[in-house]
Amino acid sequence: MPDTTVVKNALLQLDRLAAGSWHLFEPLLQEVHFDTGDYLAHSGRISTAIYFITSGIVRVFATNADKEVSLDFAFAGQFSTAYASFITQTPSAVSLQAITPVTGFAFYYDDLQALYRKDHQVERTGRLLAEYQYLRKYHRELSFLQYSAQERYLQLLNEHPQIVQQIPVKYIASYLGIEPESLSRIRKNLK
Amino acid sequence: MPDTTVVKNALLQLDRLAAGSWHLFEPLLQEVHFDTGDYLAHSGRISTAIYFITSGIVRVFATNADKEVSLDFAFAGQFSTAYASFITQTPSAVSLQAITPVTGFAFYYDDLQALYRKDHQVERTGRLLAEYQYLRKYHRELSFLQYSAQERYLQLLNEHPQIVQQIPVKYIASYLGIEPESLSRIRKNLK
DNA sequence: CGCCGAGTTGAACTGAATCAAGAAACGTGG
DNA sequence: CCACGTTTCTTGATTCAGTTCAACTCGGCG
Repeated sequence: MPDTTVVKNALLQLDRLAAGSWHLFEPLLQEVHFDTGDYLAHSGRISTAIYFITSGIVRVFATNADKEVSLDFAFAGQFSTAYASFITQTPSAVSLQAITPVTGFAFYYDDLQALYRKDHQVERTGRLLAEYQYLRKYHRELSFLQYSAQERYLQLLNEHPQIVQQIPVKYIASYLGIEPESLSRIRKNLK
Repeated sequence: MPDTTVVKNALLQLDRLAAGSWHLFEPLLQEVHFDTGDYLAHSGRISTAIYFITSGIVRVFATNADKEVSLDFAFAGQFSTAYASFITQTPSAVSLQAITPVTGFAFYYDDLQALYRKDHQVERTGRLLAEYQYLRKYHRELSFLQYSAQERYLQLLNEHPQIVQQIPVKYIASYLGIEPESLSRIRKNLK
């Protein structure tokens, strides 16, 4: 039996009252494993799972013509999903890919919806998760509107050092909305 | 007694099941009015209300050093709030300002939280509202990462024509992440 | 050992910012 | 309803941050 404690702790961090409904939630978790390069979600398809990562790194990205942009990264202890597709049940604009071997737990749309209906506390946890996802995007919006590329990089270094330390430069660059060459020059400038 | 039907319809659009809990929700609504230039929320202060706009236009913006950037606009029939501050109950990075005379309804943090606890269906509506707010920010993120200033303007023209038609150029420019001069040239180019 | 993708560096170019000035629109008071 | 001052929008000239294209280095892996 896999150890789901880490998932429980993550939910409690969203809402300490989540403990009361954990017994409903836990049986729905499916242990998953992905090799480097595997896709957890595909653009153009409807995403039916939210993943909780227990080891490895996942990248969320969108492809447009010949360009690819990174929107997010998930590490051990975090949730990762094509959230827009998951909540709307429409085809996703983004893909999720394991950039290292990844282990985690999946829970699925239909299960979660049933639980939302059944249990007020789970619904509450779902609301808090949605609010949390909102906050992440809101901070990014402020960052793009207010700061230069170099300032955004410094902010990233400060607030998400694990991204800078563990993710290839080309992905960090597109996450910041710039080209790898520009990020290389920014880093050189700061030394 | 003010006509709150428009608020009810907006909630039903989020979730048609919301009708069942409308009787809990309605008594909490407070009719509000703001003159042009009035603030509905101040940066640095904790935001305690969500507004539903019944007439007029609200602008959401952040000030940084001497620059001011617009994050959002709300028209009649829409909700408007310093959402990040509202859900975290921490000081807001953004302000809300009426850019025309505004009428609407307010409902307050404590009332809403009490209702979340009391009623599963309201909790559900709160989740759907949070998911909707997420989707708005996500689309904006994709827009910034994938498109040039001109493309973002064309997208705005296409998806939110009322913004282009009714909002001063200087605010639209900062919403797109560019200077008014640049937007002026983009528009000239397109003629 | 040689290949290959990732990262860096250089040079030329470009989209957007900045600074400055003029034109148009707007509100206010006479 | 017009005249005035103020703000907003536009246009032009210049500068600058970031892109593009190309060449070179480095480290991992067959």
